[in-house]
Amino acid sequence: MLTDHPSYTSLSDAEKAILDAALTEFGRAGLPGARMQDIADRAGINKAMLHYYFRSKDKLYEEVLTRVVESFMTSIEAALDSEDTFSAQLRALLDAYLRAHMSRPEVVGLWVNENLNGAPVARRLLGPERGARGPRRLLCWIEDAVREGHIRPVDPLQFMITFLGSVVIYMIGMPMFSTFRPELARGGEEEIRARVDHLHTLFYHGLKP
Amino acid sequence: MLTDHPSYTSLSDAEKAILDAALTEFGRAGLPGARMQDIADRAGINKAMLHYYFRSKDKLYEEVLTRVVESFMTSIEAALDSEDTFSAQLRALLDAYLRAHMSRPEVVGLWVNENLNGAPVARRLLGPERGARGPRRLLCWIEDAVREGHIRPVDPLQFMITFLGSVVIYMIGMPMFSTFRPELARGGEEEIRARVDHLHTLFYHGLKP
DNA sequence: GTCTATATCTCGATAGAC
DNA sequence: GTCTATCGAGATATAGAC
Repeated sequence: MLTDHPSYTSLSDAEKAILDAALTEFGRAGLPGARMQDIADRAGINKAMLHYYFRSKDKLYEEVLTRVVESFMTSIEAALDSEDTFSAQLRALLDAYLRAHMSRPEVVGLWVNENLNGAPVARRLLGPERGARGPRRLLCWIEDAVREGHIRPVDPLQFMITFLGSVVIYMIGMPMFSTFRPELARGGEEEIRARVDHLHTLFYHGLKP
Repeated sequence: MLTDHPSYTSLSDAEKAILDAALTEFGRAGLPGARMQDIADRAGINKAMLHYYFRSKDKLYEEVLTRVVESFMTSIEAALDSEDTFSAQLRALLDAYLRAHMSRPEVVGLWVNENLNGAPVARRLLGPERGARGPRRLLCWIEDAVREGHIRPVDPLQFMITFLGSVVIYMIGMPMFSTFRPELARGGEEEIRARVDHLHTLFYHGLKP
């Protein structure tokens, strides 16, 4: 997740540990709720070192978010490039996206909290200036599929929103969904496959020409 | 939203104003991020009055959440009871659910933040003891539609999750989605209808027998 | 680079006058 | 019921020794 960033290997061990711990804590509690002491404890270092390496809480937050956004965009591109039919690409996207989130549920929390605050940082990172690589790539993918007749005419943005929501909700709402079926929270191979299959079938038939 | 609760009319004006302001602030920032001072300012009363009426921040939070959960369950039942074909009920649910959230986006924030913290309060409110009226009613509705052959065999819980996510994401991600199409954030009649139509068509074809 | 000690600030909560 | 003033906990951030 964080390791995807180009500069990751050039970081010191302390910096890596801090970024990792910060992702966990910011994802859990958001920017205001997270505590520097908790991040330091989780990273196994002294609280003062956080400020030594990353000046302030805000700077640290921005650094974490930047890397997560970068990773998100890379994984979308990888999934799309790995297959060549619409159906297979759809499955690859669902699978990659869901697995990434299951292995690091805090990423969803980070994204959600950022949006609830109006997404000031994410908007800057994904803004038109920077091209919004990942999302735009998704939109083009849907547009192309419509143009080439692989799926029925559909508003690409509407479907992209639905697609993202159907995966993201699985992580967000888990504490409540698992009251209906506790196995879901395990997040094992069986559960992931069931979720991917369900979404793939639903969307595939829902988009058929 | 808050007015649905049976006891609402028996509250004083101050209490109503506090609950309303608290919903906004808790939805924006979550339980830890919200500030009692901000809630007081928004309600137009003194900070000390918050504690006079609702003892503590936690108590106030629980009171707000209780009312929102209650309202959610009532609106689901109303939508299902208002129509009698699966297709019409699906549309009524999408419409009611989306409109409720558009008029009060903070409700989504409240629910999301609660879940990111493991949903301790919501789990108690929706737990098996209390019957989880709303969600269970949704699950039964899908089960029945399968049994009666109106839709293909589908895991009711999986579809319920997808359904909720496809609506909720629209509010959560709006700060980012509106960078691609600013009109979306207006939330006018046109945008709501477009979203409902998109989801209705997608799910209707995705679930056809 | 690392850690202790501490300054500074903000927030939830309460006391007590009216 | 309402408001001012304030306490005390806990947070970010920094100073300064090593």
